[in-house]
Amino acid sequence: MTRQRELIYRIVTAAPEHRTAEEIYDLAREEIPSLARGTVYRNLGLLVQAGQIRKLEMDGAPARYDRDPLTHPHLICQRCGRVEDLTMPEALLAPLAEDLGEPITGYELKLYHICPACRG
Amino acid sequence: MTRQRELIYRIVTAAPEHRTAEEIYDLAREEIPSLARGTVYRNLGLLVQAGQIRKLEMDGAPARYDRDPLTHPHLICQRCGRVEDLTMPEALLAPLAEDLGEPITGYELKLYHICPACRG
DNA sequence: TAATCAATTAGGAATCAATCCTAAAAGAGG
DNA sequence: CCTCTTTTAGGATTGATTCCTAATTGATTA
Repeated sequence: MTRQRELIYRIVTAAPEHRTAEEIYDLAREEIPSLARGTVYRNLGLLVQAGQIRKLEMDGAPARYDRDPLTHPHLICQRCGRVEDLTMPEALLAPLAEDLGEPITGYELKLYHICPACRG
Repeated sequence: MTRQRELIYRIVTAAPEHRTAEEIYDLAREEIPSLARGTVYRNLGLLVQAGQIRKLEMDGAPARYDRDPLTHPHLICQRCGRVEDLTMPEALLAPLAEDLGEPITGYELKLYHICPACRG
């Protein structure tokens, strides 16, 4: 485990923020100024593959990273892009999956709103 | 309404397929060979804005376009990317939105599976 | 039908997040 | 400290999408 990967992991998991790779890159360079962008992307990918964090694709905006690797819905501000985690009663989704008669390998539920800060 | 936009609209709405801009571009050029890629993107954007079709962002793959502009969940094959429309009992989602005490402006639910064709 | 003005097009350049490449540097294990 | 493997920095590249511009088309009114 290199210094770089540890730092990147720490930044993603330290706060509930769902940061973009660029934001993580900026924060990480405060500690390792020589850090390369490619290193951030590669390590984020590895951490996702290892199931330690989660990648959230963002509809026409850079992806964000979630410290919680478990599947759960997100509440997303349409204006500023801020993401909040939601806890989903699994029971809610189960009936839908059953109706399909198809094995579901995963899901992604995004709810959109305008966050209090953006409502002004 | 130009020939180009009409053609693009026709291609998206004629079939239940959820095609990418590139696929639409290829199909459209069978009828208007001089059609430019930029024209496809611009018109798709305008049709989305007009609420006539819907854009589906695809997690690390080119976006796809849905002839049904109304919000509904999608069933997506993880291997080949094929998309199927689902009909969502609105009742299922309502309780979630209520719990938030926040006005929800929209949602996006994607269910993932391996489609029969890819299962082989 | 012609004149006019706005909207749209083709074509290509530019953007931007993300990936890939390579030689150099750092971890891990003995 | 030696060797071998992994990882890094830095920059080039990719690929979907957007943007730019001059030329064309469409719609409207005369």
